[in-house]
Amino acid sequence: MPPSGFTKKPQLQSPSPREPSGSSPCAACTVRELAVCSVLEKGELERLNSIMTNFRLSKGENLFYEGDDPNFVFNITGGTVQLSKLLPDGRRQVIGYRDKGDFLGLTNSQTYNCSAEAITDVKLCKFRRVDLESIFMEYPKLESHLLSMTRNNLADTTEQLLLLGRKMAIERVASFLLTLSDRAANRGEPDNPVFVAMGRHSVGDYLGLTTETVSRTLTRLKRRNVISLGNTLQSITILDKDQLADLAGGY
Amino acid sequence: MPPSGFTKKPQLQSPSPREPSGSSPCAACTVRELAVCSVLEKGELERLNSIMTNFRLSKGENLFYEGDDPNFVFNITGGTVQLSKLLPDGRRQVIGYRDKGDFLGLTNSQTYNCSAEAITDVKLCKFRRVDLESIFMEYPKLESHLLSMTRNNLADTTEQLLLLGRKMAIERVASFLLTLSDRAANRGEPDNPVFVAMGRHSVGDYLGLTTETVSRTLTRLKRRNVISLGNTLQSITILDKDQLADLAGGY
DNA sequence: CGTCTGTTTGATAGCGCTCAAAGGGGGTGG
DNA sequence: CCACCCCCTTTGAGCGCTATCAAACAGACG
Repeated sequence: MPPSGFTKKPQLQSPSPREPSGSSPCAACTVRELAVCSVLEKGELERLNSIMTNFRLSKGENLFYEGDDPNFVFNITGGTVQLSKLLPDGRRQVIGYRDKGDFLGLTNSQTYNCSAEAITDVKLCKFRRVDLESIFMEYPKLESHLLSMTRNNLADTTEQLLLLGRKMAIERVASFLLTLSDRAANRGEPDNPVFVAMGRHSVGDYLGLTTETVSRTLTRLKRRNVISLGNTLQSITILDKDQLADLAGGY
Repeated sequence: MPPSGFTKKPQLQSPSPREPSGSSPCAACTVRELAVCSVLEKGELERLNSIMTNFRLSKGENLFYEGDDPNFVFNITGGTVQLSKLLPDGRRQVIGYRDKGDFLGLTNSQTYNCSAEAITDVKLCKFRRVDLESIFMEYPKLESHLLSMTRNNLADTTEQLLLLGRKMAIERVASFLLTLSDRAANRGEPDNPVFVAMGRHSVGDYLGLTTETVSRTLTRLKRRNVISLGNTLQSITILDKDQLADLAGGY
């Protein structure tokens, strides 16, 4: 059963309310199983901890912009970050979304190749890029795990190419809803109703559509009784998952 | 100067006609500087050599199909491979192209997530996946370099998202020609006229367009004197690179 | 020289965009 | 607590870009 256009990550086995045993943030981390640091052991975490700082971002704030010097890299410990690119005339393409456990900001080029914006309140670990790279030298298994995560990102992005290049509007929206639902389940959150953190405009920029087309398409799905729209606009209930999957393109 | 939608790889410094000094294929390899094995030293190459086999593919043959068991991974030493995905009804999206020096076939999932077809005659090194993974354990720098290459692939794919999601047909074709040109230069081959190995249909499936639209768009570019079409159909001369770059989206 | 395949050109239609306006929800100030 | 405002979303009308359908054209090969 191929999932709906996103690659499963290691799943949170339980709510796992890890007690803050030590004073170090890492010791109290609740998302480590999801993150790149899952491969490190106690002492090694201390080392990681020593080069890390924690901070928060409010909904709507930007973490970095396309073109900035890529001096810092990040680990999300809570919330959702939206990555996007711009054309000179302002047309925007949303590249993807990153959730807790995801890693962010490492690039081969001289600048970040996309912008990152918090679409919910977000909690992050922050590293100087050079510091993290030296840690990589010490613990190759970190880089090995990061490679695995990057391959997942690539697989997801590749699936999005198929969506943008070849799917109709209704197929795009159907795929999107299924992906959101699966991602929530993977984080151990309810997968139905689907929580749509981003606005219609962002959804459009993610799916290569306009706000209006997204809205119209959701209405069409509602009239077909495939979904129902909650009263918050951020809540969409999947009524007929099979039909939604058919529409999404055969999965 | 941001390149036209593809990430530069380490460049071939010279034609580098490496003499076949030993009997091992790796010792005679002419593309090692481009490839993941560039980080290995002499003795280590022997180790790599011991788990590798060389073979060739003719133009049009498939290396593997989406859904196959991903038991083998590959290194391209010559020619070009096209990666693509299919929807159940046959709509196709070309994911990208891989050239000599590129690495191919490693995935986290239980199957290859795209199909790979030789669009020229292709020379390859082939590894059993499990063998290569054990080599990775021995030489972490291999995995480190592979991560870097994967990040480049991700950056390129991300750029393609912008193209498919937000660019007009003429912008897509312009971007495509510039990318092809840059890629050829990177391989140490002539960048103008551009050699278009793939047919119009494949170009369409790469750019999210139909064959007809690709053809019409090339004609429009020709009438604007931005390009001229050679007599082989595979040869396109860039007459006005600046205008082409403008059309490609502001670069 | 004929056939086959891939490309170009042409005519038409449709999906999604653009422009425009109405609707709705949340926050703020009275 | 209500009224107003602002922003986001939804709905509507019309158009344009690209797809579709169809035919002419061209190059490769026998």
